[in-house]
Amino acid sequence: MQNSDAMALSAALLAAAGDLVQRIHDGVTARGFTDLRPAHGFAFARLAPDGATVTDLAVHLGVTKQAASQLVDEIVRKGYAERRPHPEDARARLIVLTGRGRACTRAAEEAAAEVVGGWAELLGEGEVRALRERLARIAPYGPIRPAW
Amino acid sequence: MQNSDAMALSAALLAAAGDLVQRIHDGVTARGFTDLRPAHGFAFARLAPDGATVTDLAVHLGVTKQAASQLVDEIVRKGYAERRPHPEDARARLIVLTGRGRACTRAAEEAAAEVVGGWAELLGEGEVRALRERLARIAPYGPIRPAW
DNA sequence: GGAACTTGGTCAAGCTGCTTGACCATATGG
DNA sequence: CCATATGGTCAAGCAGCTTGACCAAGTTCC
Repeated sequence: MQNSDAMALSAALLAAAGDLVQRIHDGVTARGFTDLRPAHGFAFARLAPDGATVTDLAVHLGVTKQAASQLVDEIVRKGYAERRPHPEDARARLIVLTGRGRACTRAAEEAAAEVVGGWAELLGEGEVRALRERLARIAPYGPIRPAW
Repeated sequence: MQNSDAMALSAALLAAAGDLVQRIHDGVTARGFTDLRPAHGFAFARLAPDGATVTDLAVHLGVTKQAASQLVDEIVRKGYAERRPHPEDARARLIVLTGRGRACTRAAEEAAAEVVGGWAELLGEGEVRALRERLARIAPYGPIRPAW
């Protein structure tokens, strides 16, 4: 394995990831959610199942809780989420998606499915499935939000 | 192809990319280049072959030329590159890596080779090669610098 | 040749998303 | 219950980027 091969693979991986994020973001925008940035999508992914606290979100995103709190301010102000009292801890607040937030999450899933569907046409479904398995084995605990 | 499958593949791809960047950066730091961030690596990749102008670099990184110029200021100040008069255009300056800059580039290549070598142990060399080919087909013109 | 326009680069000012630091309210454990 | 830990916010500052203005050198066209 030459160093140049490693660099070629690295470049291909980063190009694919960058392209994916860009296309999903474009798809979300095209579906009418024009006031969001890709970073919000990473937050929605954590909030979607059952909501989360600001601190949970901060850990998930790899930022301080102050930064996470600001991001929550923004998506609350834009109507994608709301702060509720936490059912088990009076200090905490549970951040949950609104209907609009869930609709946006579905839009992101549709956009992702479109992109991946395009890959399936290029490579075939089996190859795409194999790609997913191999990537999952490479970085099972990789950061959700990239570090650069 | 379910939407959830597309999301799983997307998450795996982003996790792998984030993990890769983090590990390369750690490897570069461990080799003694402690005053750089991952973004600098993307610039070095463009400068390494024959140098580049500030405008070239800006296009490559997807930022304004003012931002690229600031980044060049920084790597020049830290001794990784220097500005030379452009041999064919008196308006332009050719930014070229210094010896230290080339040494850092080699360190990044070594670090990348280490990470990819780890993948080869997990998946086998053939699988890694297949991964590279498929990723290259997915996003042959993907952005060098991701958009989020 | 020279006027009009384009292109490479920098200077300056401003914004945004993040950080650190301080602080309050509630939980938790001796 | 008192001491400490934890969830959250407010405030100030910083780093990296943007827009806008400008100059020097190249290019086009008469």
